[in-house]
Amino acid sequence: MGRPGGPGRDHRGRLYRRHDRPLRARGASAPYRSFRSRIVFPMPEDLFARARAELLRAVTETYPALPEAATSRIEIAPARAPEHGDMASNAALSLAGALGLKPREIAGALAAALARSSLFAGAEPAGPGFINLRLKPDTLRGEIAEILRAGASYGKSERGAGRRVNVEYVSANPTGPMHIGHCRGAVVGDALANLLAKAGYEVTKEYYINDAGAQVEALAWAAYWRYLEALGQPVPAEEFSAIVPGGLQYRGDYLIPIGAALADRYGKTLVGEPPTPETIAMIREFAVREMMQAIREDLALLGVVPDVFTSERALFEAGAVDEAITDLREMGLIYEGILEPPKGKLPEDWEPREQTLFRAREFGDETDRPLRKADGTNTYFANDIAYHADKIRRGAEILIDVWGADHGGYVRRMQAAVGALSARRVPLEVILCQIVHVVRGGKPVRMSKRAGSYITLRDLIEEVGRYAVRFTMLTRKADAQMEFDLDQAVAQTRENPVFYVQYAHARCRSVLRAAAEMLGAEAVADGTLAKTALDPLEAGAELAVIRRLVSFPRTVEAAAEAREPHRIAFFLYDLAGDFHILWNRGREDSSFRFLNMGRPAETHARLALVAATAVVIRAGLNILGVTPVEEMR
RNA sequence: GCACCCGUAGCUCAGUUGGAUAGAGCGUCGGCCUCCGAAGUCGAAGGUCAGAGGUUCGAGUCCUCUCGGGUGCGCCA
Repeated sequence: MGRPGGPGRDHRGRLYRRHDRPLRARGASAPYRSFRSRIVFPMPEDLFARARAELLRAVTETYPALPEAATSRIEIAPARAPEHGDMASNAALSLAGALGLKPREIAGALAAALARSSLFAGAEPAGPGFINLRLKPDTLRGEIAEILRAGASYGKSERGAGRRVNVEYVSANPTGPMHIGHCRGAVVGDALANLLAKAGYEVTKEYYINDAGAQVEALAWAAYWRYLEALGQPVPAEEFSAIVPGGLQYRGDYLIPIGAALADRYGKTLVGEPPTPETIAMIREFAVREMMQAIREDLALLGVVPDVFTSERALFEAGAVDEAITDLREMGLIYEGILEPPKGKLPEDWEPREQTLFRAREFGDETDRPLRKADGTNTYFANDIAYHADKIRRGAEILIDVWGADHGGYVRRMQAAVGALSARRVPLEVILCQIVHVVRGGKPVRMSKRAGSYITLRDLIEEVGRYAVRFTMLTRKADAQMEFDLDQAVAQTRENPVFYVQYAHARCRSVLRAAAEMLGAEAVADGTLAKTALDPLEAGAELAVIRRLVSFPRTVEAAAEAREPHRIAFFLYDLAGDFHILWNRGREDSSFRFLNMGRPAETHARLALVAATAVVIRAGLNILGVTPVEEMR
């Protein structure tokens, strides 16, 4: 426990470190002021982008009069089946309408035009009008050198063009330890932020501290209750509950140390019957600081380190809520009125009431939304409007919020508010994370050692490890419910994707270690292998790995655009599978082994492939926030 | 009652954002270790993509409706 701090300031000087800056200066946008933000690094173009450019050249040569819009739907993608070559394009199918020709005919003409290509060894019309493309072997193999030269930056894209994205995630209430429900959002948000950064966006990772509502008052009372207990004057929970506005809530053991710390520091000076509002306010600040510290530590265990923490209370006290509402009022979007009652069965105590309302309907919501409660204080929505206004003011061009699925009903109104605040210029995208059911041996797990009713994040990490938690949480789409199987997360078999991917990386490193023993470290360095001749690589299993490797950059771009980090996890699982197949080929037939001292040229080429595989696995795991292992033992 | 999310093999889930013959793992059955890590790998069986319409060259994917599961629905956050 730290030293006592003044109001609004963390006792370690970190909690509210940055919230005030954006409020003060309009153009400062501190979190975004990065010298790198608009610099475009020269980067070798992705193989698929080069292939598409080549294809478009053939299209414009063959059909010079085509309007630009007609070519925009032309795509080039990895072939689905080996007999389709390396890549396939829908060019002829998508141009058929504009040209008024049969797809097969167009495909034939384009295939003929591509015969002179420097990239392709073959182009054939197929099926209803696809063009199947076979790369020159050197084109494909040459990418291994690109991967080895690029190293960790392989797959980096300029798709985001430095656009400023604010990703807000976790934002767990500072009223208790992080539990399993927060975990998925934390992992998904963090991986998404990494993914967007990889795709060329300028990303801020943000945490919103809900330290202003009734729940932190309840926290203060609960801490006071534990304080009395620590003083040796315990009050039975039911008895104490009677004097607490709204009743005693947070009864978990985690507040015991906070009560003890208060007793330690203040002796009996805080005791009152009842305690004064000032005392409760002071305890509230103390408890929130401690809870946030605990949350930061839990997040750190998970490897999550937000760039910015913004305090709801600090925003409110700085007048941001009034300011935002005034802005909306000036736009004519605020009025006093009475809402239609909800359809169907009414809440028992429903009665018509005049309220301060925001015209959310003008921005796509189904009804207008209240900003003030009956007692005149702000609704949570009003505070959230101010918070999102703050993010916009700080320079965010895209807002992404990662929420739990129970907030699904809140999406429309928040999008409406952001639309209003930004004159429809800033999109708010909301990723809803569905619930996670933890199971062990096929049976649901509920109890926690610490919190009484939840599985805490700490419990989960202690049981299966940070990396298994992160990777496993990313093996499902965020918007689908998932089961988290504790047995599977630690299993050392293929059914555990984390293990399977790590094992592939460890095997790569194992081969490279063995090679270093025989050939010297210099010979197996990435830089050396990048220069080696690659033409001995021609086996199907080898080419399959290379095809997978070269699809990494486009996978990164597609995943980033779809805001779906789980695609990276699946990519890695597939890549690991391709590599394990190749490995096993060497077990069945020793001529496929990576190391064969009698054939140095072959060995060097294969080592380059192994090294490139390790590079891409590392780059992918890096996005997911998982550290690759050198060996499994 | 309304809104949002989901429905794919016995189970848990992918499906490259509308492309060709819908794929993995687990489970079941049967193969592969003198050799870089068998913690791996190969094969078999398993499907009316909940159902019905629609959009178009083409639908698991988009639209409408129905059924089923989940989450919400002024004065909680």
